Parts: sequence; C-alpha cells; structure tokens
Amino acid sequence: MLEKNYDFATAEPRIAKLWDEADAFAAGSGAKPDADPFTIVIPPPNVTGSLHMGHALNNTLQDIMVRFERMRGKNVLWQPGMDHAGIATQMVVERQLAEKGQHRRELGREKFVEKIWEWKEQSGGVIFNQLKRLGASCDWSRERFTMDEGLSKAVLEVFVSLYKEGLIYRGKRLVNWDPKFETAISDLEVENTEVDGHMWHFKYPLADGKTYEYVEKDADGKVTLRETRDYISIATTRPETMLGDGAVAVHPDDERYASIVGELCEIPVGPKEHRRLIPIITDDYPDPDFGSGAVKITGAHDFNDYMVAKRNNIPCYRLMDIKAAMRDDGAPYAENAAQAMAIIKSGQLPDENTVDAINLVPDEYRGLDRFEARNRIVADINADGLAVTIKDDEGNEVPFVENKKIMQPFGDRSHVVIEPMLTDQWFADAETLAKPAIASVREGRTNFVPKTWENTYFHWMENIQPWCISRQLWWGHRIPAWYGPDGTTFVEKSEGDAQGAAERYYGKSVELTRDPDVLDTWFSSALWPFSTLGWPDKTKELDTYYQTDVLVTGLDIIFFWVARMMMMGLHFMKDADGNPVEPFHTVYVHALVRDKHGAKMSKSKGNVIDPLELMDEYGTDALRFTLAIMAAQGRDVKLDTARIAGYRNFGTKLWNATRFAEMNGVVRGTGFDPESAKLTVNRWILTELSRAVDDITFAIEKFRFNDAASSAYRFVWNQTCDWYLELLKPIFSGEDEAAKKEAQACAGYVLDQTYKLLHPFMPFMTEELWADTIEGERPSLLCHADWPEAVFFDREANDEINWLISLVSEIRSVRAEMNIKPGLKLPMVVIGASEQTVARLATHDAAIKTLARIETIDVGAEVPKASAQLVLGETTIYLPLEGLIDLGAEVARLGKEQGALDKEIKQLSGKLANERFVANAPAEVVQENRDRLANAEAKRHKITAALERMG
RNA sequence: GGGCGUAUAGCUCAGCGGGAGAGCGCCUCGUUGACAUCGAGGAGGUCACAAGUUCAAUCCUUGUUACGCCCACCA
Repeated sequence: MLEKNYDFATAEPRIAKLWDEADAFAAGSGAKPDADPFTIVIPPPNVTGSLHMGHALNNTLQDIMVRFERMRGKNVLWQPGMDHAGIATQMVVERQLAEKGQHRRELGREKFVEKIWEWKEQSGGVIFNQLKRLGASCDWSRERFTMDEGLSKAVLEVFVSLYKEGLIYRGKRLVNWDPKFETAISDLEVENTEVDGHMWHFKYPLADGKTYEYVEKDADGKVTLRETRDYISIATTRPETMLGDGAVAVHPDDERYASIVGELCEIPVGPKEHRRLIPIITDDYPDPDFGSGAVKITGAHDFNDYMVAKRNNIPCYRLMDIKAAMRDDGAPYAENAAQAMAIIKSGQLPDENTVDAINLVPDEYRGLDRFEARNRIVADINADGLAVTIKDDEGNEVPFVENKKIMQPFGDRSHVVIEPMLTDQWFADAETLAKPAIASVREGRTNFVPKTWENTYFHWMENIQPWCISRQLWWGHRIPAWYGPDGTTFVEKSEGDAQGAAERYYGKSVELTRDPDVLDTWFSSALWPFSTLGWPDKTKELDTYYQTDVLVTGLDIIFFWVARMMMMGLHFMKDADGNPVEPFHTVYVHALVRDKHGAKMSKSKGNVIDPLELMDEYGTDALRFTLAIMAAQGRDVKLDTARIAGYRNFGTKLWNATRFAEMNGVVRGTGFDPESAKLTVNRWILTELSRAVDDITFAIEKFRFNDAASSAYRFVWNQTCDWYLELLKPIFSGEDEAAKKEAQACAGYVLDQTYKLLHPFMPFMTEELWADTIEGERPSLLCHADWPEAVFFDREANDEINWLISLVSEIRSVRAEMNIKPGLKLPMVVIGASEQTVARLATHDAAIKTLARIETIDVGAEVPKASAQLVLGETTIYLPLEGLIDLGAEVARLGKEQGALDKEIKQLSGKLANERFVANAPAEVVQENRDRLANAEAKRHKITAALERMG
C-alpha cells in the first residue's frame, strides 16, 4: 500500500539511485532497434557555477524533450559537460590566494594553473549534483570538460586550421580592456550603462597666437554670434585622454572652422614649455550640430577616434598601463613630447610600435589612477584659464561643465570601467565565418523557436565585428603560437611542430617563445556540439549523434554561444558529400526567469530565488512542473512560489488518486485492451485519455511545454479525478461484478498511461508510482516505458458523459443557490425526457443519486407544485422543494437565467438577420449560429413555462 | 537613435477572425472512507486607447499611450 503522503525528500534520492544503477540514461538506453537518434548537448555550465533559476528552467525543458524522446524509443543522447570559464575560475582561485596574502604572479604561471586544477578537482562542478537532483537525464558517463585533453585537441585543430586559412590573425587593435582582470575582453562582455557624468568644455589655443573670426548662424542663416577667437572649443567627458590627442577634427562642411583647417592648435595641459601642438583636420565623423562641432581625436582611447585616426594617419598615443593607471614608463615627458612634435613636423607616421613607445603623460601625472588624473587635469586647466566659461546666476564667469548622462562601458564580470586600449591581440574573422551561419537560418536549415529571435540573430550577425579571441589570462587554452628571435610567428599544433617549422624557415634551430595568451572561453564552447562527440577523431558517436537536434538556451547567450557554434560547426563539419552540416536544426530560446514582480533576479536586489531551496520545500517535480507550465513561448517567466505550491498539490492529487485506486482493487499491468471496454464511463475516459495523449505529444513536439503541462493537468485533475473516479465509486460499491472488474482494469490502465504522460514533467513521483503500484516488477522502468498512443475517440460515450456531467453540475448549482443542506437527499422528477435520456437516466441512476444527492428519480410523474426547475436539452427537471424553498428566490433565479437567454437570442437573431453575414460567412458558421439560436429559444421557452408555473 | 516584445479577472498568465479562459486570491457552504496539499457552488473583465480592413475584430493593419528588453561610436 502507498503511504498516505508522498515523501519526496526520501523518494527522490531513491529514484535517482534506481536510474543510476540501471544506467538508464546512457546513450541509446531504452532505444528501439534501429531507432533514429535524438541529441541534445547541454549548455555547459561554468565549472564555478551553481544551479540558479535559469539553469533550472533550461535543463527542465531539455529533460522534458529527452525523456519524451527516450520513451518514444529514439536513440537518445543528452551530452553533459562543463565549461572551464576562464575569467570566472581564475577569479575564484585568485581570491583564495589573496586570502593567504598571495598573488598569482608570485606563484608563477605553472603553479597557478596547477592550483586551479586542484580547485577544480575538489570544489568544481557542484552544479552536476544539482542537475542530477533536478532529474536531468544526461548520460553522465560521457561528462566532458572544455579543458579535457580531447576537447583541447579540437581547439588546437580549429585554431591552427583557421590560422592557416587566414581566418585568424594577430594585430595591434583597439580593444576593450578590463583593468581589473588585466585582459582584453570581447565587445559582448562589455555592458554599457548610463551613469551621471560631466562634459567639460576647454579651449585649445591656436598656435602662434593666431586668431580667426568665429561666426554662428541660425537655421535661417542669420548671424547670431560673431567674435574673434584665438582658440577652438572642444568638449570632452574624459579630459584625461586629452594627453593623447593626435588632432582636432571638424566636419568638412563646417564653415565656422573652415579658415583654420590645417592650422595647429595646442593641447591645454601639461608643462607650458612643452605643450604639444596638433593639427586641425576635417573628417565626416564630427556632427556640426553637436557641441562646438569640433572633436579631439584620441586614437588610442576611443573607438570612434581610432577610426578617424586610421583614416587620417593620426598617431594613436597610448596613455595607460594594464591597470588603467597613467603610464609611468619610458623617458621623461619632455623627450616624448618632443618626439611627438617631430612627427607632426615631419608629417611621417612611424610604425605602430614606435608610436606606442611614446609616453605622453606629463611627469606630474605619471602613475596616477585614471580618475585621479582626470580631476587633476581639470583643476589644472581651470587654473590656467583655459576652460570655456559661462556666467553663473550671480554673473561670475565660471568653467562650463555640463552634467550629463553618459553611457559608460563596464566589464560584465569585473564591473569596472572598461578602457579602450591599443594592444596586440588575436582576432577571428567573424564576418567570413558568419556568412554560412546567416544563410543557414535564412534558408531554414536552422530554425529559431520562437521565430522572432531570428531578427535579433540576423541583426547581430550582419553587423558582426572581428572577434577578439585572445585573453591575457593564465587559465584557458594557450594560444599555439610561437615567435622566433625576429618575431616571426609559427602557429602549429605542438611546440615540436613549431620548432620544425622554424628550423625550415631559418635554416637552423632557434629558440622560440610561446605566446603567453589564452583563448576566449567561448572559443572552445563554440566547438561543443562536435568536440564532445570526439572530433577531430572520426568516432562512432560523432557519426551517430551529429547533427544534434535541439539547442535549448536563454536569450542571453545567443551571440556568445549559439552564433559561434553555428560558425564553427558549419566551417568544420561536413557530410559525406562535403556539404556543411549545422550543429543543430532547432534553437529553442526560452525566457528569462524573473521574480514574481517581473524584476530580474540579482544578488544585489536580494530577490534571487534558489531552486535548491524550492526543491527542498516543494519537491523537484513541483518545481519542474511549474517551470514547464509557465514556459510559454516569447514571454518571461515570472515565478511566484504560490504557483509551485499549487503544482505540488497537483502531485498530491495524483498520489491520492492512486491510493483511491489501490483501495478499490484497481489492478495494473494486466494487458487491458481498451477496445474491450463496454462501460460508457470507461469508453469516455479512454476517449479523453486519447485526446490528452494527442495534445501532449503534439505540444512537446512543437516546444509548447506550457500547453503540454496544461493538458496533463486538466486531464488528471478535471477529468480523471473530478469525474472519472467519482463515477466509478457507485460501480465499486455496487453489485455488478463484471462492471467492477472492467472498471478496475480500465482505471489501472488509465493511471498507468497517466504516469507516462506526466513522466517528462514529474519524473520522480511518476517513477515511484510506477514501481509501487504493481505486485512484483514492471517490465521496464517508467523512463523506458513506451510513450502512449491514442486508442479511440468514442463520440457517443463522450456525449453521454458530458450530458451526465451537465446534469449533475446543474443540480449542484441549483442546490447551492437555493441553500439546500448538502446532506439532504432530494427527489427528482423528469418531464419531457426523450427515449435516449430515459435510457441514460437508467444507466447512470446510481451515479446521479450519489453525485447530485438525489433520493429518487421519477420519469414522467406528475409535476410537483413548489419545485426548483432546470432545463437540460429537451428535458425539464424538477426538484420538489415544498417547505424548503424560498419561491421568490427561485423566481429570481429563473428570471436571471431568462435574461441571459434573451440577450443571447437577441445577439444571435440579429446576426442571422444580417443578409451579408448569411451570404458571406462559411456555411458551418451560419449553421452553428442557427443551432445555438434554436437551442436558446427552446430553453427560453421552457424557462418561461417554468416561471409561469411558479405563478 | 535603431530593433524587438508586452498591455485580457484583484494577482500571475494562457488563448484566439465567428459563443471571454486557467491557476492563485476572494465570498458562501462542506470533516459523505482517495485527497482540507481537499470537495461543491459563486462573484469578478468596454480583452490599454483611437481609427481602419471584414459579413464578423480581444485576435489582422495603422496610429497613440504605458511598460520591458536587446543593440548602438554623438565628443
């Protein structure tokens, strides 16, 4: 016998062990012979990660599909694994070192990386156990790690091939620099946030005291300002970058400055005797209507300026070090400034490295933090009288500083301000790699669900920038590039190969230095769908399970991961004919999980809901079911724990339904043949079951998990529990042994099928029920049982039971409205019943009496005087209530019903009187409206008669 | 600035070119041997606003308003 309550806390680990011992989720486990494969690769969680709501949703949805397909007999592989998560992991171990007062540099690279591996072995991957608790049916024996030997081999293969194809290159470029982690990051890892900032306005004096006439005009060309100036006005939000200015740019059509283009002006900062001069140039970039229309060009610290500088051969002077402090290297400022002046004079731009060696930070600012330097520079310029001024409220001239919202870039992990920095980095030619990936979606070989995400995908892919793949970290795949004594680069799969290549190049053996950088973590993640299957080796797994089927992900990593997997997959994976093969045919993008008010969960807001706590409180199945039923496409999931409690109750309901069955001798595993069912109530529930099977199957196939869960919920609670089991009660307590036997077999069958239908959503409880409801053993675990198929649709049984349900519901409704005591059994008189109704009343006599609390049923007897009356089809039913009933209340009740019918009749007849409706609407719609009108009129007629009878 | 999305019951959300739905909450009643993590009944909505298309619009189109998200180099 089942316990009175389901104890998920003990059941879940027990069931998990059962699956584990049976190897139930090994690739292909439970598959039919020659079954089609079904593959999902898990989005690899970070090795540092622990389960959050996003994971819970993501993996619940994958598990639903995987369990569903496994039960359908497919050859299923759900490939698990973890990501080495470069920055995140290095950060964790660095923090541990810091606690002991150590820094990784003291330890050295090799030792530090060893420490990380140690950490990984001891504390990494806790998320796997959490995923197992969630019920994730991955093939855990195939666990992979992006830093594994095998996957590292794939990384090498890809890097070297792309390099040799010219799709990976190295160069000095302006990149996003994270001063906290001291590494370049990709533009995706930068979050632009609006912050309060200032815009300062400064005067750049013209060289040699030159002046010009500055004229401003309004839209009509009327002069609004005319004055003689000896400076050009520049606005900036980042005064510290002025030190590295290479030019001032104005728009070529800007008449205000036309007369001074080509002149030199002076950067108003630094020691007076060495103030640098820079040229005034023209470029299309400055917007004449913004600010003064003149822009200072600091090529090494701003992405726009960088492009202007490149176009105009303006030198890019780097001002900061890797910590984003002002440079403190090289010769004193005076020498460097002189060198910069020499460049201006000569008009010859030296090579990048020469320019990069020039440190234009004045001695007094060297080594300062960039923000401190900013304050000092502003103060110095103000003191010098070179700020543009305006009059304040009291009429004093004060420096012109605007308070302004500015977009500032922050590192998504470090949360410090990102600095555009000119450094040597490795890049992948994303534009070339993106082309086939764009075409694949365009041509429908890869499909996004919901489709609307394709727009986002196209927008990004079509504007893709070179992907900076090098990171100045120690944890990760080290870039397989070696440099010869003269800087020649050798990219090979091993140091030996590089040595060989170098020897051939130089004609002798030389000492090589390896590039210290590692690859962006997403570089290895991009190979996940094939590297986990053994590529570059030709493995059986690769052959069987690639292409994978569905990639399930949150929208936040479409760019980071999905797009890059598509680029890499299409580039490296080919079919027998050499055609590219997509890594997956479908990308299912699920929503973000938010708190119940719709706010993004974050630690700082303190609104994070921990899925592990929810599993502790409500059980895993309740959490999973909730996530599934709320996962409507294209919408965020707002999670309210009240919902989880509700779906835990749903589980309890199923548990109790099973207990009811047990108490009434319901038998399982008998090989019950649905076709043999004779009782209407059985044929009805089998019809409803068939409908549920079709609905749920279709919904999961279409990724409509919320529809699937809703269908299951309705079938179990509103059909099986509310009506089917209730209707069986009189049979179980009755005398008809044949009927009882059929009911016991059918109910057993229905419950067994129900467990199967619910298993993808609630795997633990259903597996438990599957095992506990049979003497001996089931032929297989539920997770390997055959997915149900529809048996039949019996229209007549359906009509009959729906009639019965209406009858009982209406009687209950009248009783409640008339305040009849629940325990009181009433007689019932039926007038105007058809032959069919009479037969139905006989069939369901016991059910009606039990469920509607009816004492006797008299067909065609004399109409009782004081009765409540209800109309059901052609029949009028009287509940004699002499002495019990408030006649006024009954008249009011009938009147209300009549009013509702009047309204409906008016609406319908109006519609049908409209010739254009009758002429244009489909015949079936017209007919349907006619039927409804006829029904309403018939019913109204009877209600009217009933009212008349009330006097 | 561009793109996308959302506005339906008190709350959280489904739905859909032809009769407004669910869960929770609320009200009334109920300890009938599966279940109070329950049962029965009930109240509650101009489907954001405006115009258009259509025989017919909550649904399609356009506009408006509000909110949310993503992308973006205005110094």
